[in-house]
Amino acid sequence: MRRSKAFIPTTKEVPNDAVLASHIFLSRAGFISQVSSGLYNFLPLGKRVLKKIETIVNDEMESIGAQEVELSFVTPVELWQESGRIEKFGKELLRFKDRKENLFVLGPTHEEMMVNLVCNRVNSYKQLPMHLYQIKTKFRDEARPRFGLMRSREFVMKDGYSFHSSTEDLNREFATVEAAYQRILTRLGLEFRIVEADSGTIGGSGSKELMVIADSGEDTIAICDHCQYAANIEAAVRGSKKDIPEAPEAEFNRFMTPDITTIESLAYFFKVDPYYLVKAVAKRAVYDEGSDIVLFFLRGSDTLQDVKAVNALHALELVDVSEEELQEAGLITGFMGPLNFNTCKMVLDVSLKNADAMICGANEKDYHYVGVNFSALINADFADITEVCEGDSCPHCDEGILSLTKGIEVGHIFKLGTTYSAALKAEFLNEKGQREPFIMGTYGMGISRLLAAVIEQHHDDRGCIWTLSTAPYIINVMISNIKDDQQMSFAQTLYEQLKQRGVEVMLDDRKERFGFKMKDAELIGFPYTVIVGKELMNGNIQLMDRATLEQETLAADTALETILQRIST
RNA sequence: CGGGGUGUAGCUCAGUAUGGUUAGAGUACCUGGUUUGGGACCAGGGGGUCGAAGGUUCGAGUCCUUUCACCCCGACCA
Repeated sequence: MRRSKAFIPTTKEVPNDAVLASHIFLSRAGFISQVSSGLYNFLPLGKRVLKKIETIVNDEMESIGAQEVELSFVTPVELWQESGRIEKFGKELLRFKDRKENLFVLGPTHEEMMVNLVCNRVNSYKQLPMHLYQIKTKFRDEARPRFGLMRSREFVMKDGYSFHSSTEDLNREFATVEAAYQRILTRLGLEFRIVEADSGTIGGSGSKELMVIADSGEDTIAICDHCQYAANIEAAVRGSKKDIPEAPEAEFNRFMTPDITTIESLAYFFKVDPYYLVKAVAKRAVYDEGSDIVLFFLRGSDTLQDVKAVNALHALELVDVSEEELQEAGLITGFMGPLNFNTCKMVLDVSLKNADAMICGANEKDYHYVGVNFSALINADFADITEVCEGDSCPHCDEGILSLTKGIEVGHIFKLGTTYSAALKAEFLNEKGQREPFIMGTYGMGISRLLAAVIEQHHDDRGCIWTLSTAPYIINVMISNIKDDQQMSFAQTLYEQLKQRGVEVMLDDRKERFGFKMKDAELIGFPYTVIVGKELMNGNIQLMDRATLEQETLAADTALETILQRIST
């Protein structure tokens, strides 16, 4: 491509609403442009990178025997009613009517559509397993789109669905897909971790997320420094606690604690470690029908993990409760405790099971109990509801220490089981001739988000740094001065030769000055820029490596071979 | 959905407290010239319903009302 003819509107100005490096540079370098909140155009460069990523994904999917399909973007609302997800997705589903007043939904993911496609077309266990996938635009009317391509409303996703006759076979496929996903991210040149994830209310026996490590990531993940354990903070658990602080000694007693309502002041008052205090967190749990105030009790040294808490209750969500609501419910804020408590539902963290020497609220203003032993509460609801912290021990090896880091969720794979096949009555005949719902897996990967993730990991203050596998063009041949006939003809020849060898090459033949074109090349981030300039008089050209910004002098007459060799490694 | 902010040239923004020539700058774009190894310079030029609607006024980018869009924090996010 000749740069003088290319539609690559680069700009020196930062778009006023861009925060993330990927958003800033992809906009400035002319890869994408924003249309509306969460809606983006892909310009020629952006489209080329998308295709590169898609090609790698297709390649790896084919290698594991998955078959590509393309399902309709517009989906009938009935399917969503049948699966029950019309309520679950709520306003995220963009609905509209056609001229006949029929309701449709823009597909946010395609479980229902895929099950519907396979249902009654795959009838026998002999046809299983089957794995179908597509790479397709999705639409979710996000409450708050942000960060450019990271969280947009319209986005490109690869979504795959596998159908099995046994759980063992699902497990096998799940592991196969996990390995393929690892190869994809490795080929894209990304540093990532596979983490255990919250399966959420979608159910299923397990799910894993693929996290690209980046400070700008929206997810927090816990990583063991000793073994392979890694988990989303929403699902992370911790091993046995080391260095337990010394327990305070006290007989069971009711103790006056005037106006002492916070963990800090209580710890100071009693001179005990917060580990031996009981913290109460009140939330309103929202269910399909109605909602309840629920009290969560945990150690004063811990914090409540919302997602774990939701799962413990099988609730839809938790919302904050105001001080007034608590008082109306008869709760004595600042002095709530699990002993002799039946004002509302309560859940205790597992670390409180049989805990001894504890201090907790007495459910009476200005009083706490000290020296409490929780063995009497053995029949209460216990669940793991605490959030792991930096420094907690690893639940797997119990030797390593967990550290927290940020990640970008670029993939999520699920063992779905029969959730959707049962709801949509998608069944096959097993070996005994009996009807059974398909056992399913579902595997998502955010293609447009990956594009942004590559830049989050590969950029500097000058712009993008594309890897060879993702670059829109590998080589940029820059002519320093187009009025110099020698430079012009040499560069054009080199450009044609590279093209003939199948190299994706850009020829910067614009009537601009040296500095302007260099800055532009650095912003776009071609892996290599060939500088055809002054040095040509001495029979030399230069090759700039975008990653290191180092310029290497090459002999002009052997430059073609040197360059070809350089990009083949 | 709750809280906050911003809408003026393709882009980045002045101008709005206190209403008053023909609404500005930089950048980008077009023409001509100079320049050609790190976003150059000179001269000329095109480009605007000041987000939209209504109102106050002799007069509104500026004041009032309504509304829309976008951004940020939070809630939410298979």
